[in-house]
Parts: sequence; C-alpha cells; structure tokens
Amino acid sequence: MRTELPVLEDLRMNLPAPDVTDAAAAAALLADPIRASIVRILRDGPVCVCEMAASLGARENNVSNHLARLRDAGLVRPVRAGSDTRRVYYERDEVACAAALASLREVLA
Amino acid sequence: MRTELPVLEDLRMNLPAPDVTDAAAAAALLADPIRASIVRILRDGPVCVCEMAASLGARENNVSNHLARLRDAGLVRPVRAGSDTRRVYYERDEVACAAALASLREVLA
DNA sequence: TGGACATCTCACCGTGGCATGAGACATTCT
DNA sequence: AGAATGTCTCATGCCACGGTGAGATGTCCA
Repeated sequence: MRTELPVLEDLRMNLPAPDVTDAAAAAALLADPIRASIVRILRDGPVCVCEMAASLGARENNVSNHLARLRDAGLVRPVRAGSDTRRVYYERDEVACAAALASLREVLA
Repeated sequence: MRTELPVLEDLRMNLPAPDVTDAAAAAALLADPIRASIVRILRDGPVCVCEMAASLGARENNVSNHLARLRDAGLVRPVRAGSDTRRVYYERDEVACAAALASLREVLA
C-alpha cells in the first residue's frame, strides 16, 4: 500500500524530522567489523578477551579498546568468573541489544 | 537459558570468526544521523530532495551527497515523477532495507 | 619472589568521512 | 531568451575514529 503522489504536488516543507539518535548511535557501534563480530560472537555465551582476539585475528589490545566502547554503551558487560581470574569473560546485555535492534527496526521498518 | 561456564575452563582459541561484512556495511550507512533520518522519512512514501533538506535543516547539497551513498548501496532509488521534473523524488527499496535489517538482526539476535 | 600472562588505559599517528563551496546541467517561469 | 529553481558532482579542509605501542595493574605458576 503505497501513497500515490498527488497530481499537482505541492512541496511539503515542514515534514517532521524523525528522532534517530538511538538508531544512529547503535549503528555507529556496529559499523566497525570488530565490534559487530564481538556482539555476534557473544550470542552463543560468554567469551574471554583472548579468545575473541584469537578468533578475529586482532590484538587483544585492540579488542579491549572496542570492548570498552561496547561496555560504555551498555551492550556488553564483564563477567569475572572462572578459575583463572586473570581472564575476563564478557557477556551481552540482552535487554540493551534488543533495544538497539528495536531502534534500528524503527528506521528500516 | 544461558550456557554455564565449565568448572575447569579451557581456552577455545579457534572459535569461528563470524562474517559480519553485510551487517557492518549496513550499520555504517545508518551511522550518520542524516542518512538514518532519510531512510526513516522514506518509510511514509516518496519525498523529494528539497523536502528532506528542509525537514532535516541540512543543505540540499549535503542531503544529495548522502543520498548518493544510500543509492550506491541500493537502499533507495530515484523516482522521476511529478509535474516539475526538476525535483527528484526518492523511494526506498524495501527488499534491500529488509535485507539490511536481517543482517543486523543476525548480529544483535 | 620473580616471571609469565591477561587485561586495561593512554598517547600518538594516519586514514577516512562529513560539511562546505563552487560549478555544471536540466527544467520551469516570466 | 534570460532568470530562477532543483539536483548532482567534485575539490577542499577539518575532525573523529581505528590501529599501534608503551606502560600499569593484577593474577597465576615455578
């Protein structure tokens, strides 16, 4: 069901500007392949930094930086667990991820 | 239902790296507020460049540049229609938008 | 206790992206 | 025909972002 163009169209110069701040922020986070991969990997359960770095072929250094971005945005959170407490496992915040997806769906319909 | 960490965890150094190229590309497009707004605006039907520019408070120049990015990605397409053929209306490619959303859903679950 | 390991943080640098301005082109109006 | 309008493209400048390296912290192992 598509809106047909009026026969004699008048310019609609005051269309409301949509609020896309949440969607744009979520998209900016996922725009980097490493961050997108991290979020995707964590779908299957907690993974520690060195495992992600090995899987992605990136330096743990770099992965840690991207994790900081995702952590600040609330998409992932550290889970200090395991016998070796040097390692830091990360898990997704499913509520935040669902909210991010919802904001993107609001744009892409 | 969350996967519990094993009591004695071993490092999984060969986790498969997910393919997130499509999702990252889609996210990069929506990462800019103007582009995200354009895609959102076009949900309600075709709109011409000057209308979008007015709605967003941006220069038509700038909007046209962002439209070129979206057009190259296949998310929108120009529709030369109307009595004044100077104006260019744009409409969304719903199939491409759905594909983009699907790739993002694949990441955010 | 010393060394290896895992992670985090910060500063630096190079690249890419966005906004801008100017110019070109087609179309409509007077 | 000439002016104004709507859009596109390209070149430029600036800024933010990602990758890297070094250093600090804390933990495990010999």
